[in-house]
Amino acid sequence: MEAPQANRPSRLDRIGTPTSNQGVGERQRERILRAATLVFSRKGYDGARVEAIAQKAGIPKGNVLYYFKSKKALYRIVIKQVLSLWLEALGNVSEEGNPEEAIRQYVNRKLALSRNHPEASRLFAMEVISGAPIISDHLSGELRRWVEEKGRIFKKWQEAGLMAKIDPAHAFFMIWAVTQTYADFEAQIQAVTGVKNYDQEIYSDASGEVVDALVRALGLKRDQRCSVQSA
Amino acid sequence: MEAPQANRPSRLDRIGTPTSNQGVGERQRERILRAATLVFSRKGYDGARVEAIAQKAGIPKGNVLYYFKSKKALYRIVIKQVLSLWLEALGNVSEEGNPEEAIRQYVNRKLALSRNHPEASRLFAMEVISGAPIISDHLSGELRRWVEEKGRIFKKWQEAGLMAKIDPAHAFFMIWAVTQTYADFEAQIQAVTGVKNYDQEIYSDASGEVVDALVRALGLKRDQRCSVQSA
DNA sequence: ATCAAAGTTGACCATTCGGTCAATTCAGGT
DNA sequence: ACCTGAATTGACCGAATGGTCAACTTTGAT
Repeated sequence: MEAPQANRPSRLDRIGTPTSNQGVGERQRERILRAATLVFSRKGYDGARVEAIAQKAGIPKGNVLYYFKSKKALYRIVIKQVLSLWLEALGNVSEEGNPEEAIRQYVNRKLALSRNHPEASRLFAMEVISGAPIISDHLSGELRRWVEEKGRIFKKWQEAGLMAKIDPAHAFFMIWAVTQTYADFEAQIQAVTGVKNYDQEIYSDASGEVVDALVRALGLKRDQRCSVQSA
Repeated sequence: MEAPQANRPSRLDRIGTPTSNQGVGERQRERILRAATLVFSRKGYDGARVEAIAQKAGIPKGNVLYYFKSKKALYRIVIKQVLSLWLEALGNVSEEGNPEEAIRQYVNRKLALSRNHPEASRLFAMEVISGAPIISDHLSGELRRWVEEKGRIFKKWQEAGLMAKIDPAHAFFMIWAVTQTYADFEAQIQAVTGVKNYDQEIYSDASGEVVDALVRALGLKRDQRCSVQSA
């Protein structure tokens, strides 16, 4: 609802102001946001303590509440930041050209997101599992439209016999599920595989075999070209 | 760790006791467990209020703490109950015979679990996302062994050319991810598809198209038989 | 040097929540 | 009728936590 940071002076507000303390606040604000994302993603909203966030940011609790007027406000900002990241990664699914390559790229982009921002992925997951109280509007708005739009591309591919006949929405659910699982269920995957350095080992496996598997799942075929690339 | 309900008199303890109030407690205990599963699955451990659980069970808060010595103890029991459900559903992946049919059955069983016990699925997911503090032993124990065992079956299928060459563990991660997504991310899927009666519409779609897609993903083939069954 | 606004900090307050407890009711056995 | 232990209930307590506040420091402009 409210603008991300409507209640605190931002650097822009301060331009031309007789005096100021520079952009110190901006850096602090970002420190706090990073810390908050981490804590929220592990403990959930209620489990996260402002004190814990402050500690992880290396500042006293009072200072956190100086930059964000309440825990709830902080949470809202964090979750919207995460949501943008998620929506951003939706990217293009390049309109035309090689369907297989397009999806391959898309899946790899989602995998990269899980790898580089696992906390964001987990926090997003928690929100949705809890019923998406904050972001449901975005899901039934932006995201829904995006899926409809890209769904039309899928339909075309399907009619051209380049893709298996799956409801496009479910195709996306499948892709999202698989790619996110490597971030969200890290604890499980770690426990089952017993790998030491999760980040490297798991994701290199995934971006190999799993991407191929998803391509098969969607029955994707190349359009004109024929270069052999996967085993 | 501790036995599920070691600290409260169970019906067994009371057998032969001079007096008793019958199995009233057992029913209450189950009411509470059901209510607790629901609340925990939506709010997480910290977000769940004992009061809320009590209310959903239709009894005063004090009574909940009479049956379970603490919120944490209640949570432990609930989560282990959920874990059994999850492990139970692992089932057999019928040792030999038709690989395709075996996986088809397995996937359908997992889908049914998501459909019939979405709260359980969500609670499990939350636990894992939080780092599986309580069930990690089971994951690296029972579950890991199960995956190793069933993985050997997959290897055989792969050597016989009946299954694509995917690390068996990742094959499972994929199946679990896809089947659980319909319970865990219900809010998202609901928002994107806009369906009214989620339960019926979504799962009938899923058990059709998505099962097929997973079969393709794993490159499963029938062994001897040849009956055409999927479009 | 002085000033003002921004930023920092720890003490403090009010509320909420898990958990305890004593009083009471309920049910079956004798 | 009486007794006994289980079950129920609401009042209550202490700890923890989100949030406020007033005192203090820092920083840049003049």
